[in-house]
Amino acid sequence: MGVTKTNIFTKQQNEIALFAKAIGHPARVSILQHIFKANACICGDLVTEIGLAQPTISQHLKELKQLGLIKGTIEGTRICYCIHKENWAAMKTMMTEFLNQDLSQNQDCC
Amino acid sequence: MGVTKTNIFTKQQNEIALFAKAIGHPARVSILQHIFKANACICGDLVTEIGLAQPTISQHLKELKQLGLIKGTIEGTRICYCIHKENWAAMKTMMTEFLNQDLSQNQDCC
DNA sequence: TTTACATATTGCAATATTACGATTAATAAA
DNA sequence: TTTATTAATCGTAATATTGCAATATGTAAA
Repeated sequence: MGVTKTNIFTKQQNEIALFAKAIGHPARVSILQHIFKANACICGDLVTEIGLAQPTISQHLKELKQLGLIKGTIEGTRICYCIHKENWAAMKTMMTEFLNQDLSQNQDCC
Repeated sequence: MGVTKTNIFTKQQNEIALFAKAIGHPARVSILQHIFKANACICGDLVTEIGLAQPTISQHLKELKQLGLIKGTIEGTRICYCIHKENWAAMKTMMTEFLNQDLSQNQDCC
């Protein structure tokens, strides 16, 4: 019915899924890459660089912020976004652990 | 309008997003973990173990298979699923590269 | 062949997501 | 204060996703 049954899964499974979902849209992948590349923080340049409308970018930024992957500070009329390093590192650890589940032990039965 | 504008993003950005989206649901996280853990391949045990209806599990398996992360072979009346090692490794490389974008160079401006 | 079992497919309801125009809010400059 | 600039929020339309009951399909056993 369109609603995920989070209660039947572990906290870890739900967290992995939430982080993955955040990266599960090319606009958010692009936003994160831009912020990483800029070294300094970006603001509404994203709208020009990516080519989506301002409300759309703003909405994607909000999602990333709510998940804690980025943070924003007001700088005059602009807002400066950057990676939330600690949270990014935590997410990376969690995802990497999931991606690195040992394959070598598994017999190829198919 | 509910439809992602894939054309304005790079192939790489779209692929990262597709892989992440596949992991972006706790049921699929759980399915993948079960298949990894089983060492041998599992089939409809997933329905019992996870607690979602059979058509729902079947649908999630289909998505994972279409993306190439798992493969299934017929074994009598059952179907045996296991990880598609090569594709999983390729996905892992792509995701890890994204997750490891260098943070150290970035000044914390926020 | 009939029966039983396992899985896929279909159809549908409920909800979530994506995108954007219009508007609002907040600050800076004139 | 007025105006310009920037970004958030609201409202809404289009589409996607999740979940399951009902059904179909395909194989094995009786």
